[in-house]
Amino acid sequence: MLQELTETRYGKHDYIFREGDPTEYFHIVKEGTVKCVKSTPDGKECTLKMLMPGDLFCCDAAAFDGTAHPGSAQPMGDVSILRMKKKSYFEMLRRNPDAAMEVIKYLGNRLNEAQEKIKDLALDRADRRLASLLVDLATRNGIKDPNGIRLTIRLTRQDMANMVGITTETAIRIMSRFKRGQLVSGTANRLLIRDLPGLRALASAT
Amino acid sequence: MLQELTETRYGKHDYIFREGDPTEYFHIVKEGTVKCVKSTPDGKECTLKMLMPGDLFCCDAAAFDGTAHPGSAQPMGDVSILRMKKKSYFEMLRRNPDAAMEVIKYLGNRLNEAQEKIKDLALDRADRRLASLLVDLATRNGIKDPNGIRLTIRLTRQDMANMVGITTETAIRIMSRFKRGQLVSGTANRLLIRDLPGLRALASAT
DNA sequence: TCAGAAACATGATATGGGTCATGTTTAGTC
DNA sequence: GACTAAACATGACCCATATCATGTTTCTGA
Repeated sequence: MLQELTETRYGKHDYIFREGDPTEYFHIVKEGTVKCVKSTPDGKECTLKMLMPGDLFCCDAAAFDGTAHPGSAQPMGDVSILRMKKKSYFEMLRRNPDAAMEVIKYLGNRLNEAQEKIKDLALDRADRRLASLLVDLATRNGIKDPNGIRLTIRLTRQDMANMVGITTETAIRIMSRFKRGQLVSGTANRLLIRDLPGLRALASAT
Repeated sequence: MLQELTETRYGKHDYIFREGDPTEYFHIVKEGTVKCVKSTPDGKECTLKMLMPGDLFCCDAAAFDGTAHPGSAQPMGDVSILRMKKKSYFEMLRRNPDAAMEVIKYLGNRLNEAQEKIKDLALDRADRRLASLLVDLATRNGIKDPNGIRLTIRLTRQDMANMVGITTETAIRIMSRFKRGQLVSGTANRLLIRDLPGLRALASAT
């Protein structure tokens, strides 16, 4: 079974697959960060999810009927991806109920996350959404640093904008505000969360 | 196995479960329409999904670890719901790989839908989102009528607003515009889609 | 290391949609 | 059939965010 997994490496400017491509493989992130992106014909993009090592992206159910990928997957830097032919994956799941249960749990969690995001987009203001993104990243991919928490992934204001459904300019403006308020500092390569509680408060203010 | 399914009926003003309730059961819609709702402390609501007969709402992965329901489920009218203790459901899936595969597919589709909605909320304008909601409902729950397509579920402007992430007033205004443009007519109890292609065009204009 | 490209920054202006207010119509219900 | 509440309607006003424009700083790669 395991020999049916092949490993592939991708660099920053590659696509792992593009929106519209046929779905032949089932994927797992082995190393690095991958973003799931959807875009409109006129070039606007929205980032659905950052996938970290261990994440599956059978992501899209598309993998399970004949349909095309509903979004594209691109590396945020150098990444290593494991993949398996859809068919083998199917068989593996059918033979292995525990694995199937794991996938069900995983998909359920992903669905939950997505629904939470829907709620935020529908009901929350931009600065709250951004604050809550930063809190999230800090707690999940942050490392302690003398002045706060350093984010381990490189994240430009544009990336943030795409993740919370605002324009790059707005993201920059809000980040400038956060910076003035001593909540954060630095830019993409060295983004520092200086006041996590402060951000958290902002994220969940009534 | 089937004897572990119990049927319950609910009326318009009941809750099947509320946000925060413990997740003891796995549910299926047998008859009627159920809406999945999330809300903010200050009373704003957003409708994640209309569940129709056959839909599962194990909806939330929550059902699978000990967590509480991340949203509430309320009937849109009289409904009949089948439910099963989580534990039995688990066992059933573990014993029945085909059922597990079905659930995986179902969850995958739900995730896809959710992600599509995220994209729309992030990148689309209110009138397009509303138009596309109407197209969707018309094609899925519409019946032919001399002057167009009649929607089978009762849907107020407020319901629509909650479904596409706008306020009731805005929904009313946009619907008035659609009405003036001969795209739709009628209100909640007798909502008529008069020009499906027109709406469709509006929904996917560049 | 130096040039070109990203990324960040900020102002001016426009606008979609929210908010509040008030009124009319429609639909349940006793 | 009348009464009450829900649903629909519309105006006035405001504000958050988009858009466009221009400039500076910081990377990055040949």
